Amino acid sequence: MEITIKEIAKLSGVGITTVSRVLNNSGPVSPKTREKIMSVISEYNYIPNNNARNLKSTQSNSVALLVKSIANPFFQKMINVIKQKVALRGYQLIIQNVEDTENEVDVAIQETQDRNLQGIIIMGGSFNYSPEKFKRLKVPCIFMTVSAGADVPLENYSSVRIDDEAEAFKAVEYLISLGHRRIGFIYNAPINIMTPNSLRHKGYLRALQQYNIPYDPALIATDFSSLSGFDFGFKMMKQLLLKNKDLTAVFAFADIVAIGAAKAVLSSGLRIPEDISIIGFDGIEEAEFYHPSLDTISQPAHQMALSGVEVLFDMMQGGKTQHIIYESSLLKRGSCISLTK
Amino acid sequence: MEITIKEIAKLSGVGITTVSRVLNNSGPVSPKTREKIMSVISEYNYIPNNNARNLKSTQSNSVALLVKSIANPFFQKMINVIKQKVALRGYQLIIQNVEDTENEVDVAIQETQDRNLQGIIIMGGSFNYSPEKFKRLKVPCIFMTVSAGADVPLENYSSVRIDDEAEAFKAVEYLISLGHRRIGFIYNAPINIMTPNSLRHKGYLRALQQYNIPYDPALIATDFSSLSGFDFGFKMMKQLLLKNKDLTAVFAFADIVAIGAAKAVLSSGLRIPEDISIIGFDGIEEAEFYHPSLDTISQPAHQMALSGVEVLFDMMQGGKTQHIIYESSLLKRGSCISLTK
DNA sequence: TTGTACGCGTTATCAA
DNA sequence: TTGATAACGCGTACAA
Repeated sequence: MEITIKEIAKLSGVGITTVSRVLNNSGPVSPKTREKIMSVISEYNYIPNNNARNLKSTQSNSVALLVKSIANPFFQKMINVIKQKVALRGYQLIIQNVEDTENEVDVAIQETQDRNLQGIIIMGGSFNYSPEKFKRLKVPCIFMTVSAGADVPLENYSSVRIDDEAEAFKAVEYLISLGHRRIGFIYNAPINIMTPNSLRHKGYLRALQQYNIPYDPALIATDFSSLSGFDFGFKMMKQLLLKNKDLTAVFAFADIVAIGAAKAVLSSGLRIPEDISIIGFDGIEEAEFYHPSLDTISQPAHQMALSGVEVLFDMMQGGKTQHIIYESSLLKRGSCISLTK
Repeated sequence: MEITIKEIAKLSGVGITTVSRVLNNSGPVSPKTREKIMSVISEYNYIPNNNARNLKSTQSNSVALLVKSIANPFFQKMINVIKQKVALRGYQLIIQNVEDTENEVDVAIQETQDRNLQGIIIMGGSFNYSPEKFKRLKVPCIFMTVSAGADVPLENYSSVRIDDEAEAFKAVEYLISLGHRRIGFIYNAPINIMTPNSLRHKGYLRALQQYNIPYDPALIATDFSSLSGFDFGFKMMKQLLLKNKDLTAVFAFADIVAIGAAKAVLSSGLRIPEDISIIGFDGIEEAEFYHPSLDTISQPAHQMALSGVEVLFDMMQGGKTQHIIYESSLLKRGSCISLTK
């Protein structure tokens, strides 16, 4: 067992309270005693026990960021900004990955209790959460990239995201405007759960419909797993190329996947964009530094992160919940070509 | 304040002890009482308070993985394996990012106290830790990708890594064997601290020396920040190209950086490998899916992760510390060309 | 300016 | 099979 505050007190020849005051800068302590105590603390390498601290439920200045799949490069962009901004406000940010099998809100509730959190940011996930659970979450909570779904009242949380359906529509519309008609779509989404990815699927379908392009299942590549890496994009693209000799363009639901797809195209000896046009989604660096740089629907990650922090702290000071939807920008970098000129 | 075990006990008409037994499956409880208690627990959404639990320092089956820069794709490869293997052994894995400004061992000590950890894996960082701190770390600890440095006795910790110096040597030797003489090197490392990156630098220098190639500072691109992204590789490569008209090959200290460098080459209208050969380090997917796929020194991430977990659990069962150094493999994917044929 | 004593929610010991 | 009760380490009224 480690050394405790009690022993530090004894060794310093003072009471527990005084040591506690020194540790927390609460209450007055004479410079001499403070110095004495500090020296004993560092001599014995005393470290306060956080469990005992939290048990007394003193308000700790911490905010948690719960991320579903923290490895996602797009999330990383936002995380970096959030980190800075939260620190600037004098709060500690606890970043924690949430496993696929875990429920974000459950984790939030547990962590709130354990660490006396003042606020929670949830990044990623799907659009369906149970309203009952929200009732048990006693601190302000903001969702990034998704909403909590139709069942949860908007007054119970905030959200910052984009309109995935509309943005996907925009991507496909762009390809159509370039004269493409045989447009492949690579995506992946769990069945029956609304996620950003399933919305992007809808956007693809609506664009086809609106421009009277017949829907062809052979143009859709998916496998109902939850893969979304380079590998996945590569395999799906190989499939599409095999099945559709007349394919001229592909929309991938994420940049990572678009890169895998691009590799499949290039390694087949085809060219981008001369033979196949490719557009991705998210706006991560990987796509920019690919060669050729890939067109994409770029989410305003920086702006979204800023707003997220702002709204959360506003809520923490008693402000109302907000639901912000940003617009993405279509970045044309040359991986899509016009068929009509 | 949330509902407590005391209230659950009262509501169930039993004592606290009995509730505790149900929660932890410790000690005997009649099926009827158990059922009753369970129903009360779920009705009131009772969640045990971890702080109070840990305060009693019951052995919790958890192991922590502390990562310096968790976004690193190479680390992600290992993390995924570690996650699985630790779970397989019935332990909970707590993954936590360590900020640049934090000391891994400090975090380890604090977390051990807070969460009753049984073991610690530290990933990334540098080669210099203070021996005194290790004395205060009371649980088995293993370093991955680095050692704790010369000052810490080998009996105090384990490590799994590669010989960065020798592997970097191998990369440069390969380029030399292909006939290259004007070989650029892109890297970044804090001054005066031994890190895997600074060792790679040494490997580069030794290879030149051994093959009697004059050292030319103009061939080194670095900026003494701690950048290591696409951007960094891009900028450094631009510099190299500008300063060295006769450059034929480049060794980048990380694949990410190699990709940035590749982009600089390709976007300058030069070809890989015809005009410039490029080789990276790490063996991440990003380099494989780049076009052209980039040659690299590939670390056996999977194997390293497996060994890491194995050694840690061995230590936890009283086994001795181990220091394993793996060999990397040189992956030739076509981004380096021979000048001699 | 300093110290004493209580309680936070839980587990472990021991007696019933 | 159960239940009191003493810790665990700390913060904080309250008293000095």
